Amino acid sequence: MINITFPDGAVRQFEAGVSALDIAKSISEGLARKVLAASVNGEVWDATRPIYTDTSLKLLTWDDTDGKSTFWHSSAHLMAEAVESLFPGVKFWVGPAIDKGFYYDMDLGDRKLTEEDLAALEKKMNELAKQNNAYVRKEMPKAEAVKYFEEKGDEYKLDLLQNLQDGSITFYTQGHFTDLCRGPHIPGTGAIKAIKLTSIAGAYWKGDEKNKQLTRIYGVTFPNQKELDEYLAMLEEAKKRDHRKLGKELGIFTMDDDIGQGLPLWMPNGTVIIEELEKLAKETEEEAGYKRVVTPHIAKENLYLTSGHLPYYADSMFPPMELDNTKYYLKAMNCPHHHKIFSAEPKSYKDLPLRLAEYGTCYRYEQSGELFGLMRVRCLHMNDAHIYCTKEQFAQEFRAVNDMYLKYFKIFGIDKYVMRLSLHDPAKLGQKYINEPELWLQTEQMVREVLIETGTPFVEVAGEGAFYGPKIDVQIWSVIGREFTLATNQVDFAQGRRFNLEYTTSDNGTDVPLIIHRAPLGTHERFIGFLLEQYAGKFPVWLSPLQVKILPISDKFMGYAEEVKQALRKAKVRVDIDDRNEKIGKKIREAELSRVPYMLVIGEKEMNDRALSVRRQGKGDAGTVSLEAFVSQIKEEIEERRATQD
RNA sequence: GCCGCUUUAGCUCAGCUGGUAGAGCAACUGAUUUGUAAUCAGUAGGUCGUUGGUUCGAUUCCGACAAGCGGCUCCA
Repeated sequence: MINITFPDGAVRQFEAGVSALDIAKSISEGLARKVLAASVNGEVWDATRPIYTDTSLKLLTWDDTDGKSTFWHSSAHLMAEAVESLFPGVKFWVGPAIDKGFYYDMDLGDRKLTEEDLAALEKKMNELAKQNNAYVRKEMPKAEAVKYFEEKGDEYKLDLLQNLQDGSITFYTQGHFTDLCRGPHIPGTGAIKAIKLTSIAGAYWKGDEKNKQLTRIYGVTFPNQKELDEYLAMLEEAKKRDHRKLGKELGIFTMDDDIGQGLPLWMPNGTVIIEELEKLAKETEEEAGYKRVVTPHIAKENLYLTSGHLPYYADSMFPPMELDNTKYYLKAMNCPHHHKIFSAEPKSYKDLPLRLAEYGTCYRYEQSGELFGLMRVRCLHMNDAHIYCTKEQFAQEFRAVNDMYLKYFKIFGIDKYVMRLSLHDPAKLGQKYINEPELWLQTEQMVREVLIETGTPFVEVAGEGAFYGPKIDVQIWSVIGREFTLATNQVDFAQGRRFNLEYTTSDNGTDVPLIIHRAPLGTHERFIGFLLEQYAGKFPVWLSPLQVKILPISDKFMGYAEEVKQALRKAKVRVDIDDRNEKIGKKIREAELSRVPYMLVIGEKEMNDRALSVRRQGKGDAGTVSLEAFVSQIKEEIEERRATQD
């Protein structure tokens, strides 16, 4: 007999060789039907795998993350079985569960998959699922496994085997499909009740673009149809919040073939948002002791040779223009320009820290396939600044930058974020990273210490640093689940020396400043793209392109409406009148759809009382107030940059 | 850049197997003077992404290119 300890601390005895599924059955049939896998001493196992020793056990169901991913991994195998039955000769690479669903990479030879193939595969998967075939685990010596795949001529699985230890080779079979797999899997295919194959994509073998491109099929499955329907409905909802769709609907930005790929045109409404953001940044930076500068959009080749950017990033810069035997590049970053401002005048330690800020326009030749709405563009406006400081000042400056990030996050209601400390990869020193092994370690440690000291939550990622130093990327998630780097904060120990930046120390020596590159609001493009999705186009009043729309009941009240407009305009409120000859219902509908935060309905009563009937976007009629009260109230809301619509 | 898909009026979308296109909304004109999410009527609007080819004839079939979308790779 063995002792099984349950999550609630209860201990029960079972025969050695009992499986988690047997245990579930001993509790209730209903539970047994729901069990997908089991956590056995913290390791996820097949629910059907026999247990021979005392263990702590947690039964995993659809409600557990590990239960879900086991379910999806098994779904990937089910899909592979369907693919193999429809397209014999296919060779498989790997098929993991992902955040939402699963995929499987495969080599289909010359065959191209179409949407119809996906439908056929779904059908086949449903058939196979109904057979409720068990997922059967089998251990095998490595030599035998190698032989099996050699006979099959499967170079992909042989490649996988190379990295596996003998004795750890396991296979799983369900129905007519057998796959090299470490598992675990759900008990049987019958649990998979709702299947949706979502897309076909190319994916480089081992993620390396020099390798062959395999076919990847993405899918998602659920234990019942209802959850699939809900998931699909959620995707539809997310589409409505997509910044590309909202950006068009709300007149924020547009793209045009004649301008070029990845080069957004900011329309009047978008420009209002840009200017409000810049105003915020300028105020914030001024308070924090930054000085503003302005630099040209182009510079000579030599500047980027000095900075060290060219050898690393020439491919991502627009090709140079040649004039008078000199090459000029469009700037892809502002730092070298700022360094030149630093060195234009001699500096002493008394000048430090020097903080130079600019909303700099940069151009990056991103590969065409990478472009994505406003999130990835070729012309961008960076909330950039460079802080030149001594080593002693570093921690404090770095902390101040951190605080600025947090201040902004609060204003915009960003509560889900992760600071990602990106380090260098020692193997790539001299290629991807400046060859200064000592300085790398030293600087990384400095940054790490500040993060720990300030209690900032962070994760470390190797091999993601900038070429001149470690960086902190702020990862955020838009409400529709898209993850990206919003802002970046980098330490640079290399460029100071490359540009011969110096300052006179208090003992009349010279030293090279450390440089902090920071961009808490990222770029206008990405930030506004994010905000569009975050707010679903319903911007807080201070950011809203149009803040108030006056809706007269009929043109009899135009005189008073005009008076209201002038009063608001005088208070610096962005206001407009819907003077069309339309019924009030239609004016309200269209104002609501345009996401204007305040609608003021004006008719006979309001005119006589010098009042306004206020309607809040998305919230309906908010009652009647006097003109004076409304003006002072909205003015306050704007000045405070109030985050939420109350 | 690579793989796959898509491209018809300002927007959203119809258009069977080739015979040069249609709806709703928007726009414009007129009537209506309206009380909290669409008043009615009329008018105008498209070299069917661009460009080659097949054909008596191409929005429709084939190719190239461009842009967009979903991924991969990349992201200072």
